[in-house]
Order: sequence, then structure tokens, then C-alpha cells
Amino acid sequence: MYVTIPTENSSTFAFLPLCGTTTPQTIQTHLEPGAYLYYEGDEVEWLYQVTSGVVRLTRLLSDGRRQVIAFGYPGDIIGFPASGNHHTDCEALTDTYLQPYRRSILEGGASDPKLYSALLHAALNEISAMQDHFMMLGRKSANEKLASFLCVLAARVGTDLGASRSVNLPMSRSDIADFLGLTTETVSRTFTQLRNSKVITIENIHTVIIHRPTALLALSQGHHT
Amino acid sequence: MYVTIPTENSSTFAFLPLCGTTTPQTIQTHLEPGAYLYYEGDEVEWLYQVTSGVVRLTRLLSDGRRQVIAFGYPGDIIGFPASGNHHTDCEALTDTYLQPYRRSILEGGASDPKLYSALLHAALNEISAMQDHFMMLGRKSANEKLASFLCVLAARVGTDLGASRSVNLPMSRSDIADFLGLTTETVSRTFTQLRNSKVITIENIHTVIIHRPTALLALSQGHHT
DNA sequence: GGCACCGATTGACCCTGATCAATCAGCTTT
DNA sequence: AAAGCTGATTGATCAGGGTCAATCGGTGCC
Repeated sequence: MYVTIPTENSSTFAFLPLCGTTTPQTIQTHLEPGAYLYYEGDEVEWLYQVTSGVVRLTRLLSDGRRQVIAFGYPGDIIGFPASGNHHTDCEALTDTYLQPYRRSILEGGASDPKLYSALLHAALNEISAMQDHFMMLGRKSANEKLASFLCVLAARVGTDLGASRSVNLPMSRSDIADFLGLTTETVSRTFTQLRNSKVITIENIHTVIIHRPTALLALSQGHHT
Repeated sequence: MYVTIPTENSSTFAFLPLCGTTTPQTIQTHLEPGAYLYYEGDEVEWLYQVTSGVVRLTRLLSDGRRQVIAFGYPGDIIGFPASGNHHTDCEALTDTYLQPYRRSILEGGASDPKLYSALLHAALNEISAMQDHFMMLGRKSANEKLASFLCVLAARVGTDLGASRSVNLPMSRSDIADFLGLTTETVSRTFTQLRNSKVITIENIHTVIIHRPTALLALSQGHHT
């Protein structure tokens, strides 16, 4: 499942490896930070489940405008094809391992039904996550967007520190901006606001400590102050 | 497939009834304009394929902000569940007929594999369409958004008038606004701009004539004038 | 036919976030 | 350690689109 605004089922999809008993065991793919797994338009030969690391899925407009569609965390399935070609670029943000699956497993129901069912459910979860993301892109303010983003990441991959919570951000500010439909400047300013209001501390550029999770959640839903 | 920005495969998914040979034939559901098929949170018992008419899928924020997730046209599958509950409201915009399918067909691979495969592909197409929509919500200007919207509708359900093309808009201005992440006022002003630049004529509130389809397509991609 | 109602349009003004530009800070490199 | 590079932050200004408000116009009702 992808990073999106909080829903009650955010945490219910723990990392569930797809590998069924009948799946042909393919060796894992390894990507170093900055390496591309595929580009938009490439023919889809494989689907991948992220085993470890984080990838970024992006689309480009001809004039260079960019939209980050999703960040792929362990457990996420990436590379779902609609027409037979990839419709995003995929780049690794960290050292990443992925389990490949042949695209053909989508074609025939003849193959492993368990795997097939798992894929369908992965697709359905992705649709649900994307619907949340719509609301964020279309209807939320910069503050709400960033607060939502941090809330989801905290729930998904945050580290409990007792009262507070630590979140690692492997992506750049401009990745965050392009995910939320903002500019890097606005993302930066919004981080500063959150820091000034003591909701978060920015430990370093890739680590944020959430001191007041409930306040952040309130902000993500538009409750001011 | 849902209404989104133009892609080369927009028109390749003609109305393909899912009904496989082994599908239990259920009687079609009929909805009058304004009638709701389900609400967000309702338990999913059925999926539906739109046979005729148009429906609107919406999500609400607690403070009343609304996002139209999609408009469902004939051939579209609606009601995909992620957790077992609907995550949108669904309202008919016109007289609508839908073919219901039991939700359980998603559960067991035991049932009709053809139907199952069709559903997976419907889900994949929806993901693809939603990714286009992301770019629109996150990165496009009001002009580009409305132009994109009209282009897609024209391609999907437009009527050829020789040089120009007629598009029916069963939804209200505020539905369009909530789909594009704008306000009704901005949608209205943008329609007026398009009219003033002779790209379209507004025949009546629910009918737009596209006089210069290539100009509209150019606008949808950010090419000004 | 006249009136009321509600969505659409238009206008005036404002604000959020974009743009342009200048540091700043954490690195690598030498 | 100094220099240089790159991405992040901060500042100043601007504009696209939101907000608030008035008017228009089509539809239905009396």
C-alpha cells in the first residue's frame, strides 16, 4: 500500500510476502540509491514486491512538471500495468531489494490462484490509497498536506520513542513537494512552521521527530492551532 | 475506466460487459437521478458495472470539503472494496442502470476465472486512470484542468459533428469543481475564457461544443494561447 | 403570465502558495 | 582546512485562484 492520508486500515496491511508455494522462485533484484528499475513506457515484464528499501514512482509532463505518484515501501507491489507498459518511472531512494514476479501471472488464471488473489487485493488496496491521495491533492492546504504525509509515514514506518515518534524521510524535499503538489520552498516553509509550533523537531534532513502526534493529526484534518 | 487526462489508450476500452457465461444472472439495478447507490462506510455486498447512465463517486472531509473521485460511465466497474466497506458515496447523475456482481467473486479464485481476470484488469485500468488524475490535481492550472476534462469526455462520450464535437455534461459545475480541485466560480470563469477564445461554445448548461479540438488538447497540456 | 428558487455567472478583493533570488549547511574534493 | 557543489532554507514579491457578494437565467409552481 502506498503513502497517503491516514485511514483506520493504514496499519492493517503489514508486510505480507506474496510468494506462494507454487511461485517460481526468482532471485531478488537489488538497486542502489538513484538506480532506476524502469521508465515510463517500458514494456512490463515483471511486477515487483518491495522487500526492503524505498522506491519512488514518478510521472513527467512534457514541460518537465513532475508528479510523484507514490513511494513504495516494503510490502508494496509496484509495476502494475494497464496496457502492457509502465506508466511511471521507478527510482530507488535507498538500497532496495525487490522480489520480481512475471507479468504473465496477471494474464492466466491458470497459475497460482492464491498469488492471483493477493495481487488483486494489492491492486484494490492501492485504489483505496489513491482515493485518499486525491482528497489530499485536490482539497487540502499546504499545512494539511505535510501534516497528513508525516502522519501516514509515522504510522507506517515510524519508530516509537515513547511519547514521541521518529520518522525517517529517505526522499528529498522536492520529492515530497512533487508528491504533495507543492514546491520545495513551500515544503521547507511548512516544515519550519511545524518546528516553530513545537509539533516536530527536525533532527536532520532525513529524520523528523514528532513530539505531538495528536496535534499533527489534528492539523492534517484542518483543525487549526 | 474513469474520466482522466488523455492517454493514448483512452479509447481502447470500449464497453465490455463483464457477464461471463458462468455468472449468475442478477437483475439490473435502476437508479433515478439523485438516488444514491451506496454511502461511504457501507459494507460492500455488490460490485456494479454501469450499463447506462452516469454516476458520481465522492469522498467527504469532516468539515464538508468534497472530492469527486470519479464519474462512472457505461462499462466502468464501481464499488471496488479495499477493506470490505465502500470508501466513497455513489450517486446517480442521470437515469442509470447497473449490473450487480456479488462481492464474493473477489474472494475465491474458485469462481469464474474469466470474470475474475476481467475484474483485475478493470482494477488495473482504474489505477492507471487515477495516476493520470494525480498529475492533473497536483500539477495543472485551472485552465489545463478544465481543458483536460473536456478532452477526455469528448474522447470517451463525445458526439462527432464533423469538424467540431459535442459533449454532454450531466454533472453540475460544482461536481466538476470538486473533481478538478477547484471552486465553482473558477470553473465558471474558465468556461467563459474558453468560450471567449472561441475554442468552445456553451450550447446549454449541460452541452458544450468543442470547435477547436486541437487547441483544446494543446491547452490541456499547458501550451498557452 | 408572473414569481420564487437555485444553480451559474460575474465582479471586487484577498490570501495562499508560486516565483525569483539570496544565503545557508552538509558533503565531497583537493 | 579551504573551496566548491548541491540541496535546503529564508526573504521579498507576485499572481492564480479562493472568498464574499451581487446578479443572471432557467425551471417549476401558483
